[in-house]
Amino acid sequence: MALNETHASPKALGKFHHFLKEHHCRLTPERDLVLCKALEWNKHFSIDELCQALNESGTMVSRATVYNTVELLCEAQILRRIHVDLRRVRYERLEKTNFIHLVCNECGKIKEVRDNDLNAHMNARSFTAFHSSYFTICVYGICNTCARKKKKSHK
Amino acid sequence: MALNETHASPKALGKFHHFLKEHHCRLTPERDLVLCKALEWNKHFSIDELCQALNESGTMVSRATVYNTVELLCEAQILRRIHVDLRRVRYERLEKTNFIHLVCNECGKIKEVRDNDLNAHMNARSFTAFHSSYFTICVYGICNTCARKKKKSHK
DNA sequence: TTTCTTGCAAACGATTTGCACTTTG
DNA sequence: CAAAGTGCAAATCGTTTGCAAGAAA
Repeated sequence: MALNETHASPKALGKFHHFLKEHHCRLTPERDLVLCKALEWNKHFSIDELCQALNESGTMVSRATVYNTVELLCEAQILRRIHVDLRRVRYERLEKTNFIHLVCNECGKIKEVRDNDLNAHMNARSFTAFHSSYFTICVYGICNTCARKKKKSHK
Repeated sequence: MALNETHASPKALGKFHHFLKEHHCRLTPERDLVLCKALEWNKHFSIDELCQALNESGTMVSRATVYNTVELLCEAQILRRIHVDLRRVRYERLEKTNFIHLVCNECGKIKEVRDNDLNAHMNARSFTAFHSSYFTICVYGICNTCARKKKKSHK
C-alpha cells in the first residue's frame, strides 16, 4: 500500500544516513536536501525536474551533486531508476507500489497502472545466479488520445 | 517458439517492404541492408554494434541512415527497443519470445530468462484507453559473479 | 522531374569529469 | 589535518539535424 507520507519521512532519512556511514561516505547538507526534495514526489521525476524544484525552494545544490546523490539514493534502495525511453531516465521512490508503466510512443506520456497479480508473481519469482533488487515493466503503445488524432489526420 | 531463422527471413523483408509502401516511403538498398544485418542477431544489439557489423561485411551505410532505418523497423514492428540502462539502448527482433532481462547493476551484463506464465499474463492483459504493442520487463540486481567479487574485496 | 534518402559534419543535450575550493570526520 | 564532497565549466558521447548531392518513383 503506497502511503502518502509527503516530505522527508524520517525513516528514509535514517536509512540514507545508515547507508552512508556503512559505505564510509560523509553526511552533507546537500545530500539531505536532495533526498528530502526527491521524497516530495509521489510520481517519477527527472534529474532536471529535481534540480528545478531545488532551485525554486531556494536551496542551491549543483547539478553534478544532484546526479551524484541520486545515484547514491539508488544504491541505498531509496530510489529506483526507470528507463522509459531514449532521453528520459526517471526516478521514483522504491517503496512505492510497483506500477506497470504505459508509455505512449506518440506523445510520450506515461500512465501508471497497478497489477497485483503481476506484482505477486514477480516478487515470488527468483532467478538462478542472480540476486534481484527491483524490477520495472514498461508497456509501449499508443494512448487513445493520440490514436484518435492519428486516425483523423491520416484519412 | 523462437525459431532460429538466421539471415533475412523473406517474411520480415516482405513485411518491411509492405510497411514502407503503405507509408509512402521508398525502397532503398540501404534499408534492406540494415534490415538483413539486424535480423542476423539472435540477441539484442546496439546501433553501434549494428554499424560495426555492416562495416565489417563491407556494406557501407552511414550511421544516420542506420538510426533512421532502425527507427522505421521499430515502427514496422519488426524490431523492439529495449531501454536497459542509461547509455545503452538496445534493439531485438520483435518476433522473438519476450524474455525477462536480468540486468546486473555492477557489470552491466544482461541475461535473458523466459517466463511463460508471465508472458501469457501480459499478452492477455489489456489496458483502458491504451493500445499496447509490446512490453519489456527488466529486473535489476547483481549477478553471482559480481556478488562474489564484492564480498571478497569488501571484507 | 520532383521528392525522398543518403552521407557528412556540425549541433545537441544529458551525463560525466577535472580541478580548485570547502567541509566533514 | 587529511580525505571526501562540492560547484563550476569543460569534455564526452550517443543521437539528431541541416544541407548538398544522389537515387527512387
